[in-house]
Amino acid sequence: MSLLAREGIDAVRVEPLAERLGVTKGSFYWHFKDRAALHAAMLEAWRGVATYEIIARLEAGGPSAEERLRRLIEPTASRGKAGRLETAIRSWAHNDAAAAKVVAGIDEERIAYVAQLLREMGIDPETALLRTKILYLALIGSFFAAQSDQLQAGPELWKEIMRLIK
Amino acid sequence: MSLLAREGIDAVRVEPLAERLGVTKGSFYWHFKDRAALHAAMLEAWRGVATYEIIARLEAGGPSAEERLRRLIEPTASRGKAGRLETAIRSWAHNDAAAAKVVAGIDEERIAYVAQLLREMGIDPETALLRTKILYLALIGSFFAAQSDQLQAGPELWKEIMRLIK
DNA sequence: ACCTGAACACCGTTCAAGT
DNA sequence: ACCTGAACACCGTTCAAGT
Repeated sequence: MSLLAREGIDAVRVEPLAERLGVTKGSFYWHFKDRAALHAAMLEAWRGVATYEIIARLEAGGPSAEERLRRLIEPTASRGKAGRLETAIRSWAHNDAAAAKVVAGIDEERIAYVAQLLREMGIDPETALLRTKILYLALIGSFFAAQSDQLQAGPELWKEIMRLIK
Repeated sequence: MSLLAREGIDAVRVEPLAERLGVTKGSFYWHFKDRAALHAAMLEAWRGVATYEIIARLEAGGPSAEERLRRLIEPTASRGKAGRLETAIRSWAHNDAAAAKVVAGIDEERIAYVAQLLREMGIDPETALLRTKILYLALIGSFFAAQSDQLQAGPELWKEIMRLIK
């Protein structure tokens, strides 16, 4: 998984992996049918933690809906270990239907959760869903936008989003 | 370039390319130093059209700033040929510093252009820049978000963004 | 100026054989 | 139950040789 996060799915190869573990590459095929099967297993592993992880981060923000929201958009989101992994998987999803499906599931769960927060803040359901999508799209965008000074998604940016949304 | 758009940079390989062109793979090395040099040339080709292309699309929207803005966020943006190519390059940029640099340059030019549109709409410069970034991040996000019904960035979504921004 | 053909290295995959 | 070793295919790269 750390290899995926650092260098993308195409770097997750059988021979380098085997070498790193001090075994021959032949032994890999005892554990997995082939390289694709390893990739599929990694996808499942990520599915298992991705939703849980982001919701846990929000709930650590305390009981108020607004405070939780602020956690979602902490600018560390795209930089940390989890952020690197998530962008790697989204890049992967762009060329792989199985990965795309898992990402779609995660997106739906997260959006449902965040939309509920907005409803708790007194926004009507329809607008809450639209604004959740805006927020979420900007968040994903910040994962993929250039890490330049120009587009740096700094605190003022997220403050402005919050101001517009609530 | 169409191979890059359809299957990502890792599918842009010497041997399949040579076969497709009906020559031996050895001849490739007359035209390019190596595979990396081909990739670099592709990046330059994209740099040459990316800004021009998006600004041309906007200007086709007529003289009013607001009407131009609407063009930017036409939902076809992420689906068309250019959209596929752009997402492929952003995925690539995630694992490649050279690609990341070109993407950063493109982002800066586009943001400067769109921020100017917002200023023309009477928004003060600082807020215009912030809101341009929000709009732009959401746009990039829509390129990478799951193509599920749930997160479909439909017309109402962009209408809501316009409502919030102007 | 451009291409071929052969060689070598790297890695995915298979499989018979080992412990 | 897990691993090795050898074999083969695919592709990147080099280079001497051809036209």
